[in-house]
Amino acid sequence: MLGIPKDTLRYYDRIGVVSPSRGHNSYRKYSRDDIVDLMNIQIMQYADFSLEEIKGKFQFHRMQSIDPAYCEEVADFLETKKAEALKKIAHLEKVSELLDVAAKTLRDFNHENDQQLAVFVREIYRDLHKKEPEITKEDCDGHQN
Amino acid sequence: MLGIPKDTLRYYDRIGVVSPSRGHNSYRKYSRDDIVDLMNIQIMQYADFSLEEIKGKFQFHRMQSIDPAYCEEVADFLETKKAEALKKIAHLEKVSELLDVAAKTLRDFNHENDQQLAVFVREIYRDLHKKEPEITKEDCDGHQN
DNA sequence: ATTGACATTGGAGTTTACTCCAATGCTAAT
DNA sequence: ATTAGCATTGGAGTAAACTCCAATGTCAAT
Repeated sequence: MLGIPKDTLRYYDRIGVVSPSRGHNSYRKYSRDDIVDLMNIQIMQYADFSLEEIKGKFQFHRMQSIDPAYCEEVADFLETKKAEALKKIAHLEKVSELLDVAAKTLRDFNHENDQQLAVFVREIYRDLHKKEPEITKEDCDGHQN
Repeated sequence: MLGIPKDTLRYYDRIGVVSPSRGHNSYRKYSRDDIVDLMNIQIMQYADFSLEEIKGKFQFHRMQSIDPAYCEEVADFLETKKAEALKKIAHLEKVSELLDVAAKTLRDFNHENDQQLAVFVREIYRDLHKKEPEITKEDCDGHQN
């Protein structure tokens, strides 16, 4: 119905994410609430939440009164997640540009492309180490032979 | 020097990504070329390449003549990768908006926020199943009890 | 010669979200 | 009553990129 494979449903039951009731036989019976939970899980997975996070921050349903403090907490969490998403976007945008320039350089090599590529690579190294690695000839020669 | 842990270097050696020469004792000796390889790996990992991909598409160094056909091939590969990056960006942008609206709705619940959230969720469902899941009351009741 | 601090190896463990398996149990139809 | 076709379970396997371990080897300094 939701396109979730049976083994996955059993797995969710095992780890306590969605544990449906059982019938007189021991078959799982998914209630309407269980199904809503599963749909919420699909949405949260789309939003890059791990099952751990989903299990943790997801005691809303089956909670009769809404605690404003809890709402705040979850809202904060969501905003942290959003900040992460924005950081990933920034990263991917650099990657996309890098790949673009690299492909151009491969297709027709010229000084301009090559220079641009070098600039990107240096920028990435800054990202990577949070400062230029300062690789001097000495560093290499020290371990040369 | 590059901030790569020793166990990782040994792992790279094992899987044949960067296999340095050995000294008279059996210690690994990283040549200047090896270090350049490692730097390229860092860049490619930044660009979301798997080690498999790195191992495969990375016979440039130690290749005396540049084969234009091979360049084309690699350039195509890079562009495929770029397209993937752009798709991921589009996804993350939706996620970011979703999280934003969800946080807003949690902080102060009102009809406008709620509606907007519902719209997003439906959109995501379309993405997820490539069509509306069409969950009718019957579907639920069929398995109810 | 002994110590300390490195190096080597094969092999096992980590993480996440499944995915598959074999042995067994239940149900409905012939 | 037998069979097909589901369900159940515990447990193992998968992917990727490490990460850690114990047993042993090597090296420089005391």
